[in-house]
Amino acid sequence: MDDKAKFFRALGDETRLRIIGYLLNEKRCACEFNSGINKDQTTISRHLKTLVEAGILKYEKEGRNIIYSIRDDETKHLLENMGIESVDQCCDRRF
Amino acid sequence: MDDKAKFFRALGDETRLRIIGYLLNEKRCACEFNSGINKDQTTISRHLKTLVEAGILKYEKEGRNIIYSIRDDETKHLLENMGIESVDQCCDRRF
DNA sequence: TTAATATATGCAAATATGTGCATATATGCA
DNA sequence: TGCATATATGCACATATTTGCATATATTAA
Repeated sequence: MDDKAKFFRALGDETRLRIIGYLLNEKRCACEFNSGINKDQTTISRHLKTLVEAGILKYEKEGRNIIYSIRDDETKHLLENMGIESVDQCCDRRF
Repeated sequence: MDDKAKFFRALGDETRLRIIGYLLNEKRCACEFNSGINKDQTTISRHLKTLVEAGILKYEKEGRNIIYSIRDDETKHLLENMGIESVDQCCDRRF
């Protein structure tokens, strides 16, 4: 699919918008979303994958955790310009 | 559905992005897209409807034509900031 | 090594989306 | 009025998406 369409399509889901909101101001371990989002862990895992494949998120491994964050500053600013709001009180803080 | 998700979802289709590109710099009659987009007239009609319902386009009737355009300047600038490019040579010019 | 925690993948089911054909409606023109 | 043009809707079908359960993999801790 066209990259731009793929990018926007990834944004076209409430759960993924919420994940992005949680990540706009800080990186987070995937496990943190389990308490903040009322969806199965496997579903959240797949949404995170979708966002990475769309070029919106990146991740780094840290032990057995995987830390997700907005891909880069340009993307972050773009998301903010598009009216996606950060949600700073997420879920568990585990670390 | 959440309005923002709906907005982005509407952008998540190549054909709709193309329609938006055609409309970024000028309003156009729906009939103009028939030659520029290799899809059935009814399919294009439905894409236009989707874009209106997502708050991206508006339309005005003019005789038996329906003229579509970007909803407002704010939306236009937003779309441009998001990297959607105008395609100025579209299809037929009928009027 | 074994157990626990974190994350991802295979599969199946439900729902949504994109598409075109046939057709309906609306408007303008002869 | 009758015909052509412009647009939209009903329907059916193919494909895509979202979801959770069961399970697999990876890593850390005991």
